[in-house]
Amino acid sequence: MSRRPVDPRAARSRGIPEATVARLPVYHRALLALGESGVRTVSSEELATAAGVNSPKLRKDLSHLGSYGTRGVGYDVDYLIYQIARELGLTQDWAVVIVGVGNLGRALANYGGFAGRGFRIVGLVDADPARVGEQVAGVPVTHLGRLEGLVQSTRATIGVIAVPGPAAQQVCDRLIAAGVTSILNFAPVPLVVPAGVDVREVDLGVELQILAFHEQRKADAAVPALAAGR
Amino acid sequence: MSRRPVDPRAARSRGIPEATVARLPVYHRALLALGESGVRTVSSEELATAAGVNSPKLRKDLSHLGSYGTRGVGYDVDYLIYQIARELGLTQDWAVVIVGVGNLGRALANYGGFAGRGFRIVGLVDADPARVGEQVAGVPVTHLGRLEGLVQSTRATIGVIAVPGPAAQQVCDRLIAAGVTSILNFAPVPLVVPAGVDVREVDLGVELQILAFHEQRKADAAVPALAAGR
DNA sequence: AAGTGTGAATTGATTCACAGCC
DNA sequence: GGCTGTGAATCAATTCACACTT
Repeated sequence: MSRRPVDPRAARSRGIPEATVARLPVYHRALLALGESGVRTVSSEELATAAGVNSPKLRKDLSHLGSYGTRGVGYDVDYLIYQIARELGLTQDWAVVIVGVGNLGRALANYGGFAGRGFRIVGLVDADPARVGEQVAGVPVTHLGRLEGLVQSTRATIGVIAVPGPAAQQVCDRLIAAGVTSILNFAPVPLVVPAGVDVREVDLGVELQILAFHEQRKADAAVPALAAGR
Repeated sequence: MSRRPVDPRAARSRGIPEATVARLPVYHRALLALGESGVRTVSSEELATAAGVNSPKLRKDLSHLGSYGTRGVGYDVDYLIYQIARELGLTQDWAVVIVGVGNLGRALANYGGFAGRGFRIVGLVDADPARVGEQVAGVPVTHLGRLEGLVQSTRATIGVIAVPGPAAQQVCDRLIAAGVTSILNFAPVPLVVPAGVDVREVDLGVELQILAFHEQRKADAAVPALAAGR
């Protein structure tokens, strides 16, 4: 994973720290909102506040893309939106297949942020024959048996897994075999994938458990005597 | 944020790094699965594989909880499940209110991992009067106007926000005013909260954009000549 | 005067490698 | 002999503070 040889030509984009990449989408969205309210220029302080980070971090992050600000003035909103979008690959069109048309799959299909931000849902897939033919957010549901054909004919490279845990690895394997190279996984199992395939796990249960940990610490702090006694 | 005075009695739990806390739920789930398949003892190597991490990291993580393994043998599955659950606060019962009963809210309400893992959904809230009275996963939908009363009467401390972006901050403020101290936010806006309140943002759009970034890098690597020319 | 861009310092996380125990 | 637990070393991310530009 870390032994990938670094192509010197790609040095700039290669050099963007992962933590920065994860924040660029947040900056992008904050800038879009600012732009819509008519703001033409922002300081790092203002943008940082809108994005929920501190300003040195924001400046350091943006410095990895290049020098797109003006000293004494700030950043041109539209120009920065474009530069971030280009860096993230949002200026091109990504074909996305969603597997699993339960409540979560429907929520994803209807999520406003996808269409119009470079992501096009080209297929919905479900194992239940009763759902096949149905349309969700204007996209017809295809049967799981036709998964490979759908991925290949649409040239989809991003797959979203919203199926029950036990089915997830198998769906993952089939998506990859058909040509998908990036996967967003909502099933509560860690997927095993070959090198070169990226996976991001989004796990609702994990998030709640992290909150519970902090919640417990607050409770302990509030009643130290009781906590010590337990 | 870092100037919180450290209570020496709480030193052990205080000392658990945030990155470790975020992985404990994953270990917990992997252990539950192993236990269900009849495994009584695991080595750090086996558990690490099941959880999708490497074994030194797993051992370091577990070492923050205490010495719960046996050298030369491994970890007792049931014992470790209990210790992690206790550390995460899963041995007690957390009352959760979900605000927003769209597809995402329904998906969350039906998510199997909540009930039976220490989380109890005590209320569903929606702004649409047509949804009020309806039951989702056995829980009745309450009108947004009764949010405060619901939180107070159920003593809920965890709130899940699954409403459209523009409504999120207001819902957040009301949850906190009513007594919620931990928030899981699915709306695509960074929430502003007072000190002492924990927020975790889960952002579907952000996750896809991170994948797009890596996808673009792969595409660049595959056709270096073209990429250089663009 | 205002505000970016960035080396240097710091803090945090991961990996290494091996001492210690069963 | 096998495997945990952990200091030491490495690597990554964050914060600081200020030189530099408009």
